[in-house]
Amino acid sequence: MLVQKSVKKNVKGSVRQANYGKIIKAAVTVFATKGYQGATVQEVAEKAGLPKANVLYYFKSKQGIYEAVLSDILSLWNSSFDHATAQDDPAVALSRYIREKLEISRTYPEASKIFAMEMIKGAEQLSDEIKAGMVSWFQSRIAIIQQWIQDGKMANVDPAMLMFQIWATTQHYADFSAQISILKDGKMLNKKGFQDVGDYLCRSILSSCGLKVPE
Amino acid sequence: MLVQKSVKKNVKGSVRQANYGKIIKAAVTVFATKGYQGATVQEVAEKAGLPKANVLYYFKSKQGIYEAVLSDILSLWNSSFDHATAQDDPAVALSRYIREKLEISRTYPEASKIFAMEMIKGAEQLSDEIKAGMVSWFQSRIAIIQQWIQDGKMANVDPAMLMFQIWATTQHYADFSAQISILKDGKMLNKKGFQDVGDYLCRSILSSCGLKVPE
DNA sequence: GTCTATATAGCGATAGAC
DNA sequence: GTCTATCGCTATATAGAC
Repeated sequence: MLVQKSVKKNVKGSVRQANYGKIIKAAVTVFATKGYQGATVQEVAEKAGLPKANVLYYFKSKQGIYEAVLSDILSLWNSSFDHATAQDDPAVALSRYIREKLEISRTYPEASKIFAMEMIKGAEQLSDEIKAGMVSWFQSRIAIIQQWIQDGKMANVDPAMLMFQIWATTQHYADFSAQISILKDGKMLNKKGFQDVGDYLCRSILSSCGLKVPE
Repeated sequence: MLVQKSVKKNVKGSVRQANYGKIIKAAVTVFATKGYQGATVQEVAEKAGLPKANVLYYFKSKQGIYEAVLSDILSLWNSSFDHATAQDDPAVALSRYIREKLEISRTYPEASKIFAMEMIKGAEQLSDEIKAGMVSWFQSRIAIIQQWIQDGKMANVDPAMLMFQIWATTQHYADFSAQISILKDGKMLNKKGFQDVGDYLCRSILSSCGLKVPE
């Protein structure tokens, strides 16, 4: 969990840090289950164990809390695929990425949900800085996949469609967990269930790239 | 667009029907872009071209409008897969279903978004009746896929994972259109773009089922 | 059936005592 | 730095004139 640094170097610095953390953690849960408009500062405060006014003392507005939550989430989403290169084996790099994305869906489903809702509503509260970061990351990953294709390491698939396919299928297990639970008679997917999904998705996605799942 | 029947058989029935339709249509747009809590009856009324009080005269509460929108959406989501049987060719049935789901994402992205948000937030506003309908539909489709597998018509893949994969990948193009637009430099996917996605997804999903895309 | 005017409640945000 | 009390606003919902 990313915790913003205190500007003042007083003895209460640790209190500030702890409160920041508590507020962010509470806010993630509330925003994920209620959405931005449905969330209330009061509920965040209760979950964090602080009076509402204190929450608005640390973050001066509800919008401020939300923005802090969004950047906190981003810090969780680093993956091995960030450092993939054209020299890597696409089968290894892609299957690792699929499994990592799925693991994030399992361990931080709320983060995935908040981002999903932000996108669904049109990403209007997403800062230009974050958007620019997404674009440059995406373009560099696309370039690597294109190089793999040129080098004959994998089949000629549209790299953007491949990325969207990976995101859609892995995030689905976080975002639509309620639907999965309904359809599976209330049973949530456990760790073993996610392992099976990972095996399935790797086989499926890699096979359409003309690749075999490593080992 | 499903339009609820007037209970009274008066001469104004057509006015009532027209207003119902206008309100639902407006509400779909507002709920999709703002979420349930973010939507206001005022905005729905403005989009529908009616005074706010009239909207609350037809539907007695905001919740009532929302429920009407949800059931209206469901009526849009009938597909050829509803009537697929164990006698059908899985390659034909699945590829048709994928293309239909994708076409719905293209033509009714707002409906997909409203449902996605409802699921993300935990489906707490979804009626038990709707949930039960989803479960029975799902189980019957799973049974058909299992029969196809038993009959050796397709590879042994988990039918539930296959369904989730189809939903995730097709709905992604509606729900995450803002993200796609950001990453593709503001360019929205046109009809041709969706055609390409359909080709890609059919190839990919069918190949992991050991099937070939028909003709 | 339709619309204006309003009751009521809950929100984000702040002022000011401690 | 912390908390109580409250302001000002906006939302849903309704009462009642037409």
